[in-house]
Amino acid sequence: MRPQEFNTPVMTIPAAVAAGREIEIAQDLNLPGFVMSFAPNEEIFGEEEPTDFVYKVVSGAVRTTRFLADGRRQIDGFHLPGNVFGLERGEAHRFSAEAIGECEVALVRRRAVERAAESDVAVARRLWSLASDNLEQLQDHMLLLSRKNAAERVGAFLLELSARASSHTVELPMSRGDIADYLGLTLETVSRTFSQFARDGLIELPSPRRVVIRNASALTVS
Amino acid sequence: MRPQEFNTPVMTIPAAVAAGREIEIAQDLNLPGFVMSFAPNEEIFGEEEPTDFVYKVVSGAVRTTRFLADGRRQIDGFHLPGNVFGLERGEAHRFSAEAIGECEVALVRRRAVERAAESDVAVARRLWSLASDNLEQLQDHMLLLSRKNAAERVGAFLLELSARASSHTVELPMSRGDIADYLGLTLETVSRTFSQFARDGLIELPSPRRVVIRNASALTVS
DNA sequence: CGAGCGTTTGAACAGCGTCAAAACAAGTGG
DNA sequence: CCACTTGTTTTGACGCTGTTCAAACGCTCG
Repeated sequence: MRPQEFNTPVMTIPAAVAAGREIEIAQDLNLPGFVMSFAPNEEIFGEEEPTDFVYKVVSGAVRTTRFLADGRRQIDGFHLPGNVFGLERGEAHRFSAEAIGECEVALVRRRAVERAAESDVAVARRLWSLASDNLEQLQDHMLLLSRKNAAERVGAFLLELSARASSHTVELPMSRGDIADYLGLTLETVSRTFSQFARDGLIELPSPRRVVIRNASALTVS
Repeated sequence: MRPQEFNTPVMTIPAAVAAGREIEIAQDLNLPGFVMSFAPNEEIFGEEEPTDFVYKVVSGAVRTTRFLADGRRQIDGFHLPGNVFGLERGEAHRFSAEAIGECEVALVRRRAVERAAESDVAVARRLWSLASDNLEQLQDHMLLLSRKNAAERVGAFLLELSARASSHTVELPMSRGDIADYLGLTLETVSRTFSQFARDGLIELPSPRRVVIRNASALTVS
């Protein structure tokens, strides 16, 4: 969705929500922004598009993805309410972002963020902090992708979501295919691993999109 | 190698080289530091050790690594002369660093870097820049690890080294095992892929540690 | 109740890993 | 200069994990 297209009919922006307001991009960094709604699988921004905005999930869930030329897909990360995404230093996005289900996203102009960082050292350090946190997450994920087997990957994924939700019961907003592209597997392998975990009593699957973790330590590696 | 152990006999610090001097950590950021030499496979810093220093390769090559509990290893990155490594925001290193061959590394106190960033916005933004560049590299590497096959991984690796050396002839400081742990493969698969590339005329292998790239486009994916 | 999508399950296959041995390179001492 | 040692690389044979292809199942929502 390009900024120029904000007023196309497909956009559903409740007037009260879309009105300009302060968005907390980082701790102690509130900047003026606005909120937009997206339908399931709608693109929030595309690869190669200019990095005019920084985004923050208000409700729902977002995935950021990259593709190889032949269509192989990788999901870079899942973004839940409160998470910031799309903050890059280059002029063009290196990945695309899509709404997973119905969701609301807050937008802040990147220029506003950059200006704040230029005048305020504390802000600049917070941005470094943000990038570093992101970096550490990616490092953990790289270890998963390079050296863990299917069961370890799915286990780590469930524990990650459980930690982010601070709950043993996890609601999965994303499909098996999304999970597969996040973990570097196929959707069949993800599904089989879920089933196996359930048979082994490590989890319960009241429904395909709801998981209850019964034995967290058995899902852990390193 | 802990700072406390600087003067142990295993250290070989030529006096002239070890003397305090200015180190360029980032563009427009020179800070006082010193240079140390390391023997092949010697540890420069270990996981969990305090992040007291920031490092920059002067000569030779360095690998940064992470391990799973059972010993599975991942190489996070290879660092060549001019590259900065070990700059983390946390109090403890999240990975270890080892000299690949005989090498020299410049050290700068992390506190000095942090102080510079506190007083100078331009420095703080450079550090963000450094973290962002690092981030983009990792994102590319993640796509490689999650969705590319063995030939594509080895091809990308050779092209990466070729680009960093700005030459079609690449000198490999690291072993097949190191390459494997960087690419998420086994050393046998890496070796087989090298051999296959040579049979197909994509590369020449004058010696195991020297590669001449003959057909770069055939090694590329995406 | 039926259509459509997402999920699960099965069977066959293939790519990469594992295990093992041979080839090779570099250094050491006789 | 050669025999010997040690570590790295290459190659081979085989097996397993995860993929591919296909079909059945089960939600969810008209």
